[in-house]
Amino acid sequence: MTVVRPENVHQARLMRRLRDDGPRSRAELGDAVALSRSKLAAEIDRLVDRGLLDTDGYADSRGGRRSAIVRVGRRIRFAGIDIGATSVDVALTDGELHVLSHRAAPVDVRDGPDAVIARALAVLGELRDEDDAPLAGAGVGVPGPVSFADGVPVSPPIMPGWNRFPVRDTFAAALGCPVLVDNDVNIMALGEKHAGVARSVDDFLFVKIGTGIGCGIVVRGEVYRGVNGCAGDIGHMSVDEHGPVCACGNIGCLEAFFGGAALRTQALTAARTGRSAVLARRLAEAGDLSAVDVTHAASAGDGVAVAMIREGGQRLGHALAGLVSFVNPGLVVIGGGVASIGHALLAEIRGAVYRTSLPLATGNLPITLSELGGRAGVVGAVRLASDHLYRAA
Amino acid sequence: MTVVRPENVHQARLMRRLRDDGPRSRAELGDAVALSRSKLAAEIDRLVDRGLLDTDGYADSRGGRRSAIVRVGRRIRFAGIDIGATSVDVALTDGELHVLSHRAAPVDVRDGPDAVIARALAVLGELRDEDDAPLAGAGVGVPGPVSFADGVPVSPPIMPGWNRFPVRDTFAAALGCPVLVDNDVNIMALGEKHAGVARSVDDFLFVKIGTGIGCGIVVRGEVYRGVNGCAGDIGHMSVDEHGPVCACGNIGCLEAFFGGAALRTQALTAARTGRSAVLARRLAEAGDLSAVDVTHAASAGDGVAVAMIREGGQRLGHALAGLVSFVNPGLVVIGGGVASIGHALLAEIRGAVYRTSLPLATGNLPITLSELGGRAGVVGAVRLASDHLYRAA
DNA sequence: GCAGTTCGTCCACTCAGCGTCGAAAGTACC
DNA sequence: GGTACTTTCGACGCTGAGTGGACGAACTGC
Repeated sequence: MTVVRPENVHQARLMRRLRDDGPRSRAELGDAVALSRSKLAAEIDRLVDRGLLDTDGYADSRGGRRSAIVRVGRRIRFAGIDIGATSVDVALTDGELHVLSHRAAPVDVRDGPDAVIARALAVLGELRDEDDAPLAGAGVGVPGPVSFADGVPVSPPIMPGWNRFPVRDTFAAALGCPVLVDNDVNIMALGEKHAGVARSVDDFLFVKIGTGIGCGIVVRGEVYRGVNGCAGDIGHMSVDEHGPVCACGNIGCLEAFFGGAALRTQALTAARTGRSAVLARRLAEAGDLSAVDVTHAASAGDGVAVAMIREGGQRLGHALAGLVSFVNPGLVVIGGGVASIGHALLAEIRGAVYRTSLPLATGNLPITLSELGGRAGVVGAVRLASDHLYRAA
Repeated sequence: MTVVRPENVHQARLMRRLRDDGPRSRAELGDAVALSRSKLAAEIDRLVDRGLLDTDGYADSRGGRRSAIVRVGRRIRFAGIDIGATSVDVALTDGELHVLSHRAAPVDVRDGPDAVIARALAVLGELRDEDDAPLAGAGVGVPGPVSFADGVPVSPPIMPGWNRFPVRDTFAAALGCPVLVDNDVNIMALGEKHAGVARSVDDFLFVKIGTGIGCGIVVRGEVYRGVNGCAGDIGHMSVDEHGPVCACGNIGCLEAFFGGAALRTQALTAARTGRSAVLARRLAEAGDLSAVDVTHAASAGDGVAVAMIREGGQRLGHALAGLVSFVNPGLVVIGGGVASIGHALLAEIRGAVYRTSLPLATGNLPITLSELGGRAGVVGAVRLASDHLYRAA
């Protein structure tokens, strides 16, 4: 596994700039970075020699001789793997992180790491069959706390058998390239930072509402992971001390009110007690209910479903209001599966946050839906991998 | 105002190292930093020439020729000014941030910036009368949100007349040196990071319980201020949606339950209704009550006072539990005036946090009292100033 | 076709930083 | 007290990275 990396910080900066801005002429690059022409030329030559950059024709003249265009190496590939509770998303991108192919496959994390990783590798193998370029790096997201330095999950509540399983090393051995492993919420946040709504924001919160509820924290442009890698775990914040008992043993956890699992439970109750005719019908048809059914029922005007989303949005908004006062972020992004409920949910969250948070903190605070949706995870994963590669060795 | 600063990053590193570690021999410095002897000697010489370093005799021999000791310039002075709601603390330190003199004076921030700043400058003037060295920098803490870049308070709730008042520029003009202004909680956190319990911790929370309640957030060794400078404002997080109405208009704010103002109100009620004989007696003597009286009453075994502290500690602990899960810090420090209640309060907070937070986040999480106590603010302020000075120009 | 502009390479020059050498200043042992 | 060894530190020559100017190549506009 010989990895070709930039040799110094200048080369690394050039790589990152070309990744984020796309192909540029040497002259434009020279305008943007503070390097003498000779030095810039020397570094670019070295990067081209090592296969990290390619030339790509000539730019339009700016009044004189045309300048040669350089771009990130054409044969650089990154893999993004987003392991969720019930599915795995795999994407293959070029060196500029454009998604070349993307495929999702159903899995159950409870089947254990061997089965899930084998499945992910198989899907990635299918994508790579159409492409002979070698992998330069891969990013992996898993639905639980991760020790980022070790590349292993630590005490993940919904992933039996994964505790301290060498996820990074297993992928690295199979792929023959550097692999980075992070929490799925963190990589989604990174995805939105790279190519979504948070592109130009350095401090923001990404709230994922899926089976559970989590929060990615981006501070000074970088994901903050906490000392044990479990920062952002807001699913078990207590939002009502008189609330229901949560699976974690505490009382009134956010996840006991909202999130995929809670919505499903509430929907089943509403269907069985007959309070919601729409949900009861759906249950009879499908034999089970999920958060998506609640979404559909709400769209269809079912009062019970609408109330569930309202109540959940308010609870979440209430918790978020405290966090907004605490973090004073420049943006809050709502993503994850349940976020597809969309604007009805957003309205509730906004209402609660704007009403309750400190005016100074909310004065200029956008609260928006994820722009990348289901792609946020894999995009963040490849960004993680490329940040690692495009760094001085 | 010609400021002498390190010329490059190497000089800046040497200054910070000598500030934090105290005087060192050139040889020891050479072992610690990765510079060739010639370069190290050249940089040290230049720093001595510019008055930033002084020589200070010779170290004990390590087997051969004795090495010359260098230390931070003897004539470097920093001023730390911690403006509180009811008093101002001023300290004068040397270049290693050792407190040379420290004085507190009663003020009322509501008297407005002109009066308070004049008072602070007068006290600092007294301290400087005994010392003819020029000021190299000053740090100022104010009890409210601050735009750090501008050096002005922004919408401070308890400081009428201070909004966007040019605090930094006023001090800088009067003192003739660079001045940095920050929130008082942030500088206390910085103080604990520099010379208190958080010395070796990079990610921690500092909770100040004074008239109000605030939290300093230190991330990757640096104070995090948020996009508007109001990060850490936890006083108005809602901890009980059925609680009392707070002065801010919301319901069940933390400050409505705990903190100096809330304790005073509760103590007055307890005294007047006769529920607490101890507090009633104290009220009759002094004509008023404060949080300190509650502390004394609790120490004297007054049941009502003990219950107040218990309840408050539990409320605060409950809120902190959520933040601990969210931030996953390496340490939580409790400071500020009410913290003098000490271990009784600490026990309640610990109980709530350890019971409610995520086990992974609390597994190795110390929760301790501030080590510097009343000095945390001024120490943090001078640290802020010195971080600014000991940086490459 | 020519003047003017822009781009890229070549090259001489500068200078920061490194390693070596030797003197200075110690210690340890006889 | 003398000798051998160790450590520190300034001086000095060397190296190599980087700079900036010069020049040729490539292009536009008149």
